[in-house]
Amino acid sequence: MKKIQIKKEVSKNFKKHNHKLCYETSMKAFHKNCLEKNLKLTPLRLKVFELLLKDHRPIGAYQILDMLSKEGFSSTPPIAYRVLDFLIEQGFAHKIERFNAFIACSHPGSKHSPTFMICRKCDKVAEMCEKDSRLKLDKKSLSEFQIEESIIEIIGICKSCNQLETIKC
Amino acid sequence: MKKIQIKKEVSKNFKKHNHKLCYETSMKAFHKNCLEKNLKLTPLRLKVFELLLKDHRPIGAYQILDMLSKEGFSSTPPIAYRVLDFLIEQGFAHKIERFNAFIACSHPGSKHSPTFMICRKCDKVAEMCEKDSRLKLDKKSLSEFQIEESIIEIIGICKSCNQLETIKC
DNA sequence: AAGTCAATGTTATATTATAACATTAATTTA
DNA sequence: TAAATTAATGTTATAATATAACATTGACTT
Ligand SMILES: [Zn+2]
Ligand SMILES: [Zn+2]
Ligand SMILES: [Zn+2]
Ligand SMILES: [Zn+2]
Repeated sequence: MKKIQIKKEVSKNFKKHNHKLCYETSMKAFHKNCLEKNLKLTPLRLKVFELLLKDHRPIGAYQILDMLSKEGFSSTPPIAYRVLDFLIEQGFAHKIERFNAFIACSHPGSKHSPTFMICRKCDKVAEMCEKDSRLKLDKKSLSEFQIEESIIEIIGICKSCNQLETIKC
Repeated sequence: MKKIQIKKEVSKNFKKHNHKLCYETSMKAFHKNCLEKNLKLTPLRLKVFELLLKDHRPIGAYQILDMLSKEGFSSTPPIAYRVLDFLIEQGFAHKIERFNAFIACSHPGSKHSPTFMICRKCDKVAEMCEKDSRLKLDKKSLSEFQIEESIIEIIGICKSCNQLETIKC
């Protein structure tokens, strides 16, 4: 089996890229992880994950419900929230608090607290791993607070949108 | 006029401290800033700020509405949200995205994006200034994304709650 | 085949937030 | 000062997000 090599650059999410490959890689990882952890990969779960993978933009629970309904799935709120809970719990998706919306994880397989870059022009989101984003607290704070989880969402403008703006002017 | 000296330690929010002084200092800063910036400090705005200052715990818009109603203010949702918008816009309050709740700012006077430590036991929140909390992004990311604002919320357990837990065991 | 449990389905309702327009109070201008 | 303007508050209605509680289904065990 040929090993697929993808460039692990976070900012690719904002640019034109081979999203089909991007999608397939994530989907494969999802299948693999479910298999390994003996998690049931039901049609509903698969469909929701598929929706989350569409285009690096977070989507709301009610958007998901709309799309589920169009595809013939049941679509009352708990349907979406339960699957989202499952995906988040298992490290396959994240909630973007800023937008009350959800996105597929870029490093699936275990619970973690990544940093998100959110472009306010194109609404795309990139997930950074620990290596690329570190929160440095002073010693005193560290000693006084036991960190369990962190929400880090950076809002700004991605390079693609920035360049478009520059060209326009 | 005697200058009041307060210890600028963020973690004080989690501990027993002279909250009366804490409260009065914030309230004074609020008055001073409104005066300087020529902002109208109306009874409603004052009351909401007062509520936000109560105990270092974020409160929801509908909690605020309840309290306003008890004090004889009008209390339909826009009343709360408008005042909160004003306070946030002017740098006197922040929204804690994790809880959809609001808290008085610890360094009032200008818009900023602080880091919050949120204790999941006692629900108290401490706001850290830039000096005590820095987000370090790698060069590549910095060059590809123009940061405008950040949401940083750390969830964990404060020292006070942690000690209580240890004693119990 | 009966029992168990996880997943999904369903109904109802809670919580958070905004849109749109009306009234009042403060400030500015004539 | 009276009229005009604007900022703040009041009001009604509704949108958007999320959960509680219970029913049904289907897979897996025993
Ligand atoms: Zn992609
Ligand atoms: Zn962009
Ligand atoms: Zn205090
Ligand atoms: Zn605590």
